Amino acid sequence: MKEKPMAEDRRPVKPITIWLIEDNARYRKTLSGLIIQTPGLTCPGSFGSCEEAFSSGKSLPAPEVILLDIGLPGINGISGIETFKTWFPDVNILILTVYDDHDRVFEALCAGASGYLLKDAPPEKIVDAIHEVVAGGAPMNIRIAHRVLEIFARMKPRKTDYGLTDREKEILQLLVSGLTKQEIADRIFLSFHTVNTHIKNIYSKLHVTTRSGAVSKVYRENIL
Amino acid sequence: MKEKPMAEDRRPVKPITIWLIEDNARYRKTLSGLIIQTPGLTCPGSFGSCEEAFSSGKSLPAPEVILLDIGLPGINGISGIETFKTWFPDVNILILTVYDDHDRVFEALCAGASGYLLKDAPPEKIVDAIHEVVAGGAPMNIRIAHRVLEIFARMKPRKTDYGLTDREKEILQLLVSGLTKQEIADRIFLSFHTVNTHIKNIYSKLHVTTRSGAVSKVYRENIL
DNA sequence: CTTAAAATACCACAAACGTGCGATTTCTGT
DNA sequence: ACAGAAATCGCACGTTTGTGGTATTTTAAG
Repeated sequence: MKEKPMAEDRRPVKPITIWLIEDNARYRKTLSGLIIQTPGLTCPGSFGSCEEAFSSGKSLPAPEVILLDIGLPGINGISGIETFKTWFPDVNILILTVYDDHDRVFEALCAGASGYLLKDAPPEKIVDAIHEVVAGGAPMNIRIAHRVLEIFARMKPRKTDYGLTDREKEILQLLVSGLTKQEIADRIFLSFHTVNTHIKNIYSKLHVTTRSGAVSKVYRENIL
Repeated sequence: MKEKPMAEDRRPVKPITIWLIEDNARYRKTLSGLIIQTPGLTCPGSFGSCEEAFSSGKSLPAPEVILLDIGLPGINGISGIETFKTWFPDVNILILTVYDDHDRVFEALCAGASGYLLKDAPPEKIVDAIHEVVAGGAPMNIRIAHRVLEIFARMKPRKTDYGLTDREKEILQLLVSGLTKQEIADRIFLSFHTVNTHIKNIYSKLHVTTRSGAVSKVYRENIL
């Protein structure tokens, strides 16, 4: 990790390019005003919807940060994130939300948003969040963070040890990838019979009797 | 989500039970001193290692929060989390770390920790973090949060639509669970031949030629 | 009403699979 | 040096799979 200059260090380096997507024209004006008045931030793109951004944004330079409202639009908000991420893989998307819409924000984070901020946050908070996300951070509510972590931890299920040997793991790997016994044998230069034996042992260790059972177990229980 | 009383509301309700696991006796004393001096917090358990906690902790009441050092021990730190989580499924584990050990903290979070705090944090920060985690929060560094989010988002891969019909999805589901064609047929009251046909079509839509290939694709690409 | 898509069903056959049994040859640790 | 685990190879046999067909009935959409 590299040390970044402190926030107080506001030399005229190249400013952070920000796009703003917010359906409420009033609030959009307020925000863009805040951004362009802040040294080190520019806002070349200000749109009322994702579609607008998609069509008008083609000619604009790639943004580093997108402030995106997911309040009303429904389809536009969440799915817009994915589209933006496709266009600009490195863009940092900050979600704008009025209230503490846990579910929506959660979906947004899953879709690739880097963080979020409440619309009624004071100006300096907003500017801070922008700098934070550019610096690699993830501004978000602690409760949402907790929920993310929960699901995150749940996805690392108990790694039961079935006592598979290295060779068995290797062969199981190939099995999982869809190869036949013969193909596996050819791949690792073994006799068909040897592979057969190994798979036999794998099945008994995994307590399965079919390929599909084995493959399922591998994925479900994070074996290998 | 239930509303909790504000932090300012310090009535003599039942205090938060905290366990402390830290190999440095000096720092352990400091911390436990801080905790017992703080109204609303108690520290009935203070141990120098996870093993110690495992053996001595049996007779103690279940903790709500565990402050756990993952600095030196190696095996004890991370794997201890899982053990504690098994013992006390609802316990909140806060990681203690000296420096910004990203990788270790990250592992800890994966293992089920709820957050972490730096050892050199001021006392009020520590107390705050404890209250925060009990209230359902997840005190953690913004950069770690970001990393968690990244991996989190990566786990939701593009859901390609292979144009499977409902029936096909149903059968694929059973296929994935390890049933044979005949078993599937029996399960949903179809002829073996019909199931055969469906699977044939599934394979062609999924561009696979084996069960394992199909099952792998289902898990890898989040089909179904 | 007509047409296409989906679901149902059947057959045959080669290929692949699962499993019983036995066997020899490295490794690895005490 | 020796025991036990792991890895290697072999065979036989019944079961299941994958694939090439064909064909009827429902269902959904125009």
